[in-house]
Amino acid sequence: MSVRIYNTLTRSKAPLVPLDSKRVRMYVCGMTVYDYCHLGHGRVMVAFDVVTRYLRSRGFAVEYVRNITDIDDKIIKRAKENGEPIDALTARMIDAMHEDEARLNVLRPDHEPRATAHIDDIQRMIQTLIDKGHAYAADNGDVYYRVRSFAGYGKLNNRNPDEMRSGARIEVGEAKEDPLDFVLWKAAKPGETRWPSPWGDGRPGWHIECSAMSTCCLGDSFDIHGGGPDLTFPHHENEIAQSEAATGKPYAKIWMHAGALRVNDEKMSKSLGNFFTLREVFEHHDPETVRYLLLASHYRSPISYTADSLEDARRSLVRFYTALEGVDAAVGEVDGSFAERFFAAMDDDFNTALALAALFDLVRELNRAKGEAPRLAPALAFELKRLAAILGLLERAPSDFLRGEATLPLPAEEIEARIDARAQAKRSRDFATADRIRDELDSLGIVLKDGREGTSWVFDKR
RNA sequence: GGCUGGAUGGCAGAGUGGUCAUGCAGCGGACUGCAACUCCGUGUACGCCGGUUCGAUUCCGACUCCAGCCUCCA
Repeated sequence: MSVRIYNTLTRSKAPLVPLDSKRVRMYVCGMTVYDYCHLGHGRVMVAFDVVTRYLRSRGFAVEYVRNITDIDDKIIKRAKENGEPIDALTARMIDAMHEDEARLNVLRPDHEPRATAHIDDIQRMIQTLIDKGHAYAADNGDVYYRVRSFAGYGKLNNRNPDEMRSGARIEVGEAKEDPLDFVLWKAAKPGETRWPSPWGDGRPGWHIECSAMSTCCLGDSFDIHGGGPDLTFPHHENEIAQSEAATGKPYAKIWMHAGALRVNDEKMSKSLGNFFTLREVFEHHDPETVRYLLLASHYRSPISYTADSLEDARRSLVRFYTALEGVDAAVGEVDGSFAERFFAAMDDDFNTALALAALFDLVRELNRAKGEAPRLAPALAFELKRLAAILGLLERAPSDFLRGEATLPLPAEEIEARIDARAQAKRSRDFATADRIRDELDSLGIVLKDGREGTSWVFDKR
């Protein structure tokens, strides 16, 4: 069995065969750091986090690079609005991003190159493109990429430059030879952050930074290039044009794109203003619930974000953690069919939804064992945790998810005291009192569960 | 207009040419003092119309509707 991945470039799935034996080099377009990350960013972070974790679990040595765009028009604009230096704004947003991804249990990429730290590499690539006739410096100080000079332009999006002209929505820049050309180097306006260059003071265009940073971190050719759904055109198309024209070699072998996150059937995006930042969502929902929600659908299909979908996700995790509670996971003999199904699902283009279905069946088996064959339970719990960890799930103590984090309406000791009082009442067969206590706690969101070894509780807000 | 992709049971969401997705919710049963948790059982679901086939939700074609990209956006 091999890992099969859907490639946007070929519109089909193919087995992953790394260019360099078991080493997988992956580049993902990261954030432009002028604002907090929203759920859509979270989706991309989680999707490629799972790709990384899974491939590592399958024995690949993954080298994961995700860039940070720390200079661009929006950053300049926002910094000006805030009246703060660009460095301060980007530093703040990068810290926030790292905080957000940590809460989502996303592992940090191996490298996070920043555009401003790679100006030399960017300029070098631009110069190469000019030397090879793929780019030209215009009178206004901008440098443009000559789109028609690259025969393969449009191959990622199945588009042909001649038809794009009639598409009409292309911005015509005065200085461009052709409306399709895009900027590699932007001349600085008075007062703007600038770097000196052979073509005049300015800053890099957006597309060129990814070409330069991916190449310098991973080489001219590498295995996987990923990003959000809205980057296929023009960003990724332009990256291919730049890199392949500059190096003369094939750029990324596999292109992976996450699906859109929607709100009310519209894409969640900053330009539509309908986005939820991760930190806003975390105020009301456990981050693991958000991660679960993202993994409950296939990474390429659209997800509609609603309050109900998060509630669904939460309940699913309650089921998982409830099963794990009270069992000391330990290695042991287990029915291998669960892992088999899990890996088969993940091998098929990271089908996390199907993989989770196998885990739910494992949960049922575990719950059954807890009642009927307690000696089998620790191994089943271990297996569940082992597989879930590949998805970055169920890595906490069950009590932490079921009773922690959220602000409890009562101190835990008080809850325990009331449970004791109820036990007392039950022993004296005063069920009226016992039920009253239970109902009171229930109205506060504390749900009691009577088990063989006493009463436990779960905080179930709502 | 061009290019992608999608339409699955009450909701979410996988998948398959002919026995099961899975989760939540519902219903019946077991457990329980009653519940909750858990377990067992339970659903004539595959947009519409044709075609291929012994058989299609699954393959092919048309149609309708929806979304994404074509402009900064993950």
